[in-house]
Amino acid sequence: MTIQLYNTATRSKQELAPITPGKVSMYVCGPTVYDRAHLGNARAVVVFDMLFRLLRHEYGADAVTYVRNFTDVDDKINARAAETGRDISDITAETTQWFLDDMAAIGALEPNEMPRATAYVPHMVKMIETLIEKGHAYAAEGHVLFKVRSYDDYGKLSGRSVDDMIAGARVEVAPYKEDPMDFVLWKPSADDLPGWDSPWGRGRPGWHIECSAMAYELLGERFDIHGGGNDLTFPHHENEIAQSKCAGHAFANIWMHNEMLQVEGKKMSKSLGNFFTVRDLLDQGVPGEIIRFVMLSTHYRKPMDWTERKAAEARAHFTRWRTGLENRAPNPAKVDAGIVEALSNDLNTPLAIARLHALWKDGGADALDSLAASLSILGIDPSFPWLDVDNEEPNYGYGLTAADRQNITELVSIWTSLRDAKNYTDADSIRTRALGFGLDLTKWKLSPNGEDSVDPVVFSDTELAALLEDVK
RNA sequence: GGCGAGUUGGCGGAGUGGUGACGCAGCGGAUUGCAAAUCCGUGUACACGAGUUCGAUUCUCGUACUCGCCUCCA
Repeated sequence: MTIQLYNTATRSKQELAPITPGKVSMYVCGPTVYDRAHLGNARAVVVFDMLFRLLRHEYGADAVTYVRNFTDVDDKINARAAETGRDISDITAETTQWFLDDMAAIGALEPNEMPRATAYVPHMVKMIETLIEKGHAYAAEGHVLFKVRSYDDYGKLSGRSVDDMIAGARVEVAPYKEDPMDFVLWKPSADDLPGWDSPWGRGRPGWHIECSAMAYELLGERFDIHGGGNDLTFPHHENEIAQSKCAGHAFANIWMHNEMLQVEGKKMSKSLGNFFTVRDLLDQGVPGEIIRFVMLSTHYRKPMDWTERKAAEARAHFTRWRTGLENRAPNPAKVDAGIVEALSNDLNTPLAIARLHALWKDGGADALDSLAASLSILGIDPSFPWLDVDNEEPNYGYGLTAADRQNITELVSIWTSLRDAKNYTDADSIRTRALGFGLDLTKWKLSPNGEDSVDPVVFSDTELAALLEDVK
């Protein structure tokens, strides 16, 4: 199966033809570690995790090298340290672990290499020296700047011309810059901030050079795929290309970018109050697998909207599928060919999900085995171990407390066993009484987390507790 | 202003130059103490205008609208 991937650099799909036959190398820009990963970070991680899994499936688990960095030196980190009074290394260590935990929760495999920028400063310095030697960079007032005009293809990836960008006039004009578009490779550091000795004095690297240097050290001067969110296309990736090419590297063959995430139709932002992290959702009782499945339900090159409704739909699918998938260990050999084909066509995950539904509808033993295996390659455990646990958690959006939820669950359970025992008289009297204070047990049983499961009508907690007491 | 992406049925969301993917919801039916679940059936959707074509939702051009980036946010 050949894999087709959309290459931002050529604005077209192309066949993945590994540089080293049978082996694939990919680099994806990782997080700056100063806070919890938000849902947008998660999307990029899920997208490239999906690619990683597909490549491992096609080429073999040992044939794929996936590098994703941690940026652990950055002004935002410094700022966070200053406002909290905490040590920078504490912040970065803690945040790094958070990231790994949260990404594991949404089913992301760990990359083969996860370099931290601070461990590669000497390599960055070396690369900067090379750029100066070749006339693509210059030192000025403790800074080193990349000479954008020295690279003819600057702007090619993002489709911009240097002149247009200057016309935008949003570039920082600093006295030490020869040209307003030049960007920083190295900048001086105050004594109380992280810094490294260099030929240009004590300082720290610019953001862009980190990725160029780490990709080179870990993957060599040429590799197959470079990924990231499309907000990184400019300037970050443009600058990476300029640095690496000018240092004499061929760099990445294919550039992949995922589109941005929105929440309930709007850009996720703190000011709109719809900004939340992966951990927020997990804490609200949304399992990582549901987050992942919702992410996969939109193609990675389209804007994706996170909504509670989608999460509820995903949960309903899992709940249904689980009934047919118990005791079916995923066997990689049984992954549905249609799903591999869909994924191989530029990661068409929505089409792959459609195939999951088709397998479920088929319902035969082979189809169900295939469903289990196919869910597994999508990064979802087909035994859904979290579904039961999660039903104990408060649902989101309907204002039920954990205590209410537990009481209702208990009451429903009693009511159900009466019905099972054909004791309809008592069962109906419980139902009627519950209805009397605003609680419809039949609706509750419908789907505890579904949008229509419980009327948003307020019911009486005290009467619920009293009823429960009476029937016990 | 520059660059880019997008506009598909009530909602979500694929795809294709010529028989209405798929999911959710809805509707009809089967089944079932009632209900749910399950199963079967059910829908003349492709922003607008022109062009190319025997034929366009699918290609080309234009218009409108939406969104993103151009601020070291994935």
